[in-house]
Amino acid sequence: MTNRARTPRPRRSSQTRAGAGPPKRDALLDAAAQVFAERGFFAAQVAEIARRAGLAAGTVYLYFKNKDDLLLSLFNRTMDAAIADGRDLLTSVADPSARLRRFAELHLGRLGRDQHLAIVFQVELRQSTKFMAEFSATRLREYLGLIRDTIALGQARGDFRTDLSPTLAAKLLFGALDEMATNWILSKRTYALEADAARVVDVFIHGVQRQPSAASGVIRLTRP
Amino acid sequence: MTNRARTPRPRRSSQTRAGAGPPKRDALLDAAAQVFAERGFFAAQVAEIARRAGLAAGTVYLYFKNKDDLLLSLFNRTMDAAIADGRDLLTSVADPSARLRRFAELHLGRLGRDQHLAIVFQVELRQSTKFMAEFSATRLREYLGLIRDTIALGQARGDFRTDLSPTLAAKLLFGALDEMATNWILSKRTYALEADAARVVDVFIHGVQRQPSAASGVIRLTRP
Amino acid sequence: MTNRARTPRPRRSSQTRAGAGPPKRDALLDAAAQVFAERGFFAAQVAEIARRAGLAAGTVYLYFKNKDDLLLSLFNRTMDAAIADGRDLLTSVADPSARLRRFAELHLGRLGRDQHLAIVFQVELRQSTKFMAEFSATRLREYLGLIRDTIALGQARGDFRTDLSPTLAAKLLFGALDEMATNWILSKRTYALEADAARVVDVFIHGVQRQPSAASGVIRLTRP
Amino acid sequence: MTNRARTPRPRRSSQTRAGAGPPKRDALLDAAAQVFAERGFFAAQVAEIARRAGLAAGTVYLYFKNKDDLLLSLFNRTMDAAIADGRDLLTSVADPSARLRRFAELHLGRLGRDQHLAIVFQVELRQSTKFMAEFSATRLREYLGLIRDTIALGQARGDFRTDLSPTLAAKLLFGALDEMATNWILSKRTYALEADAARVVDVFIHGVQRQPSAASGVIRLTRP
DNA sequence: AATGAATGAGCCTTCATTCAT
DNA sequence: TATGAATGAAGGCTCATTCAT
Repeated sequence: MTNRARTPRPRRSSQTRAGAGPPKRDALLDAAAQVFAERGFFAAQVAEIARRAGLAAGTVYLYFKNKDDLLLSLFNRTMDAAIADGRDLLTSVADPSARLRRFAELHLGRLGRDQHLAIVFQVELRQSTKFMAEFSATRLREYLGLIRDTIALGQARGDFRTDLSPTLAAKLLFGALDEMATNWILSKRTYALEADAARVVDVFIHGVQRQPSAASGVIRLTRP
Repeated sequence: MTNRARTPRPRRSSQTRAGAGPPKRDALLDAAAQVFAERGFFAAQVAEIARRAGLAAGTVYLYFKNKDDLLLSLFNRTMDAAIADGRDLLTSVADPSARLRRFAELHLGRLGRDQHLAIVFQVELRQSTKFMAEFSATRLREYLGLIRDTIALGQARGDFRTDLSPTLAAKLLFGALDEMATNWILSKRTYALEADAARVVDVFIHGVQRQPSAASGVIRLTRP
Repeated sequence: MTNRARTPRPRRSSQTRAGAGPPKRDALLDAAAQVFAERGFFAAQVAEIARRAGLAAGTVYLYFKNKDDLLLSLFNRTMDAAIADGRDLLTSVADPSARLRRFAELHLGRLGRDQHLAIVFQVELRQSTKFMAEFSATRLREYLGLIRDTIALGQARGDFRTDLSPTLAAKLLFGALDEMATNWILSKRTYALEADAARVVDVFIHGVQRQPSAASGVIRLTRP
Repeated sequence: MTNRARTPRPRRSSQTRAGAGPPKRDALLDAAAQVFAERGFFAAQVAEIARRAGLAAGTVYLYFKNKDDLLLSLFNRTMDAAIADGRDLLTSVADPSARLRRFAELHLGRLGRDQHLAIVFQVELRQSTKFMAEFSATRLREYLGLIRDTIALGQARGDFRTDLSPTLAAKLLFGALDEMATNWILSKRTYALEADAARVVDVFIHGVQRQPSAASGVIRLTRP
């Protein structure tokens, strides 16, 4: 699915940041993240990206259809990894609340660790409705789906209120995390973004929790 | 603060959409919203905006410093109105929860009513860190301040948990509402955006509410 | 019909070379003829054409759609004049043979007088089947039509053989003249091109003449 | 003269279209004719030509100096064959008129049989003065020389008028045939090109014939 | 205040050609 | 011989902005 021009798709072993494709392709994506973050997508020059990757300008077009495709592919490479990480939680963390907390930590941790990537995701990727529609239609939907399913699981288990659409709740959580990331970038990144995860999820869990009264406590005790 | 070149600032009576300044200036801003929404900020041509306002290209520069200023001024005109509306709530709605609910309704209602404006706010305004830094530094900070103060009031009154930073809680609510707006745009606006307000605020209020004591539990029990 | 972008079509008074349109448009076409002839269409740079016309590069695009349109418009401007000249002959020269002779003189005279134009017409205009199809479909067909009609007139008057299609004969004459022009260019223009006109038409007339025997001579005598 | 890089010139046995050189070289020329005709010389990609010949892009440069050389070599290969065919007529057809007729048939027959070749010769080869000068200086001069000599022979034998330069007459005939070929291409090749040969030569012979004496008149009368 | 013709900086992309294998 | 990944030069075109009227 990751858009790739002319180069045969390599067998993908793990979804770590720079190990997902041919080395030159990955080097170009890394360089693109840097330059997009520093100059902005429009001001970024393809030739500059190539130079930072140690390649000639024309080489970019052996791996990517055009400049847009560079941004799109950066999104895809990152989302592939994020979704893979998210899927891992499905099996490794059974409790819905704990899973959401971990999900949020991974989300903000990923962005907080790579400031270039964070800028690209929080700013540059929102260039146009065209881009956004493309993004949200595929990978982002899948990513949100992981949150939604966890919420639905919490509802099924009786942990979460059932008078809420899991889709709406998922968007709500995502939107809150997204805002934390954007604010962090605009604050010049003077604090640890990942720490926001716990705070946000805490409010969210409270908000979606089933009657946290004594009565509800009893109910939960009956269901480990 | 609204950036205006050469034109004297009119005494602002009401903050309705097109009645805030000289008629040609407002016509240009209205046209800009349309064209930015339809084509995107970069693809939008200044000459096209002028044409839709029934003016010549050069005339734009009698009212605005440059193309950026057009977007910036559109933001400011809208935020002036939004902040004024928000301030009204400070006196008209005393209960923090009710005020937040009303705030959210106004927020999503405003965007849901004007799709061009919604696209400009949810997409075009996020083009660059430059824009975003400029926005969040002024009007947006003020706007978030209204939410933050209401939350702080709720904490002071004992309605809301005090183990949360009001600033963080305000961003969380704003982020959640923002995501609703963005999703609505990408969904091609097939449903009423404003209806999301109640749902989001409901979760939020639950989330920030003071530890459900027995009393509150009782109250809630009486209200299924 | 002459393709013109954005600029209102001026009332056309005469069809002389550089007086057919707005002065800047004509200056650009004159400059284009020079540069196309000197460098060839592909190697010619739009900026160089603009510079020679004393204008900025962008100005070209106020008068022409693109680089192709520059070549196309040069063709059209010249053909407009050539066709107008040809039409004048319809009334000013009654005798078919004499008219063909005059037509050929005008044709080669026009090219022989303007070497840049000659190169553009004999070489640059033959760039591609796309161009050629476009040319021959419109103005060139009209131009050939003038020759064809004169030949048909000669046939009707009994001067020319009637066992020949006037269309084929017209193409034959045009092809012969065309070859003279091309050869002249490749010879570095060391002789007077116009002088070839009489020689070519002489052979052509002999070739299409009705029985040039005594008998046919009698016939012609009966028709002044 | 055929420009060949690194490949030893093979002893040329016959001049048929694809049997003149090393098989891969010929395959590349055949592919070049196709691609040049379909896309035009400039739009044609060397890699596409190689692909159609079943070879890699780099291999083209083992057989040809550059892209120009591909076009030039195509011209030379074809002209070698055409000149060889023309030379055969010198011995096989003694009568100048008959020889010219046969020459024209071969000329148009060759183009009429291979539409790709026709487009290359009538359109792509006329791209630039550089190409044209190169062509007309060598093979084309030789080809025209065959016509010119035949006309001179006719003059010497008393068949043709002697008040005409054989060179001019040769160009005239060539130009007329050339125009037939070009028209045929632009007409989308809906009729048999070769049939034009007889018609054109008929007019030409009439045109260059010695003053129709009584005798020739008689001869003609006997041959309607 | 308004016009709109003119300006000119700026860059993505193509593709012929090379060369290490 | 043959390959094909890599190179890198080169320019058409757009459009925000200016300014003479």
